[in-house]
Amino acid sequence: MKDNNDMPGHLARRFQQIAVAVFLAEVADAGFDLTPVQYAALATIKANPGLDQVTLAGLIAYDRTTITGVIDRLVQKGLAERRASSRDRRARELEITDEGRRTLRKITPAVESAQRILLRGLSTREGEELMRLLRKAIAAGNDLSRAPLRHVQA
Amino acid sequence: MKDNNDMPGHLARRFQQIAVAVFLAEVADAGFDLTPVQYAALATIKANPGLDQVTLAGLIAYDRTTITGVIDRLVQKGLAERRASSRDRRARELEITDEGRRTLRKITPAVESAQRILLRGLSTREGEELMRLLRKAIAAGNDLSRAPLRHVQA
DNA sequence: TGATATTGCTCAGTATGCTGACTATCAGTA
DNA sequence: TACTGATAGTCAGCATACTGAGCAATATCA
Repeated sequence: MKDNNDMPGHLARRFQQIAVAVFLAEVADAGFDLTPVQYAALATIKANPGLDQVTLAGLIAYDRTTITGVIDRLVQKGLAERRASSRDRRARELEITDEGRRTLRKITPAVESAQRILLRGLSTREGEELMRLLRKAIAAGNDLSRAPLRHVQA
Repeated sequence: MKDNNDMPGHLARRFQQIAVAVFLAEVADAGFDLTPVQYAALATIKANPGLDQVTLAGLIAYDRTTITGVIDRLVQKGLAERRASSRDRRARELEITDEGRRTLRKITPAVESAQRILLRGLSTREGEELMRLLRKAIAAGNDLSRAPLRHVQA
């Protein structure tokens, strides 16, 4: 019987569990109420104004059925807007609001702090090596999940 | 603006996302319907017969409020039993059933296969290094989540 | 012993994340 | 143009995870 600590799947779950807890704690300390998922979506909308939901999902590897609820909550908090697209009536164009921009700017230190805390047990070199190995393993397994990362082409 | 790929938190989320997808696919291929969480709980019950829910939660770092539902489903599938403890009437003693033992035995190859697939982009040495770094980062952050890992003392 | 604190478990509520199904729309082609 | 297939988004349903509250039972200590 293998120990849990020898199972990469178990380690993945634990690491992610701690990452979310650290993120929420740091952001709450800064006086905000935003989840890691909401943050990533908002930051990606800011960097790609007017993008549609499927493109957003591809950029951050979310399932398209999950995005719906995430955007709902960003809109409800007044951080983003969802508009019907003029070119494609199926699609919704997403925009960040001024309030969303302000929020992003203000919580950036907390987000960066969370990333540091997550790696606090490792040296700088080890932290970089961990990220390199994670990126490599993720790239090899990208297509194994229903929500793979998709780059925008052209 | 940092790229997502430079954020350990994002990498943690992606890695876990792929880990769950691979696990479910391998187990389904083997003809079973068991989640990673249910598997870990069942294996831990088998290794520690008669343990209570809080102890189980501590051994696999689940939140105690999450365990309730997980055990519900294991019991409903006939893989585990929940009995009132005689020593402490608040506690429930957990036992694996024969059916649970059979299931565990039969899906072990699928579970091991899933772990290999998860690391298939890495060399053996890299896979071991990734697990070492994850264990180290997790150990340093263990107490930052509501559901830390707890070892049984004595 | 009696008051207090702690512990084991459950529940309601919220937020991911997925499967599968469905509608509306668009694109390509016969 | 009519048909076919693909695409964007939503929804219902299920399974983690968590917060916070509450109940029952146990432990502790004045």
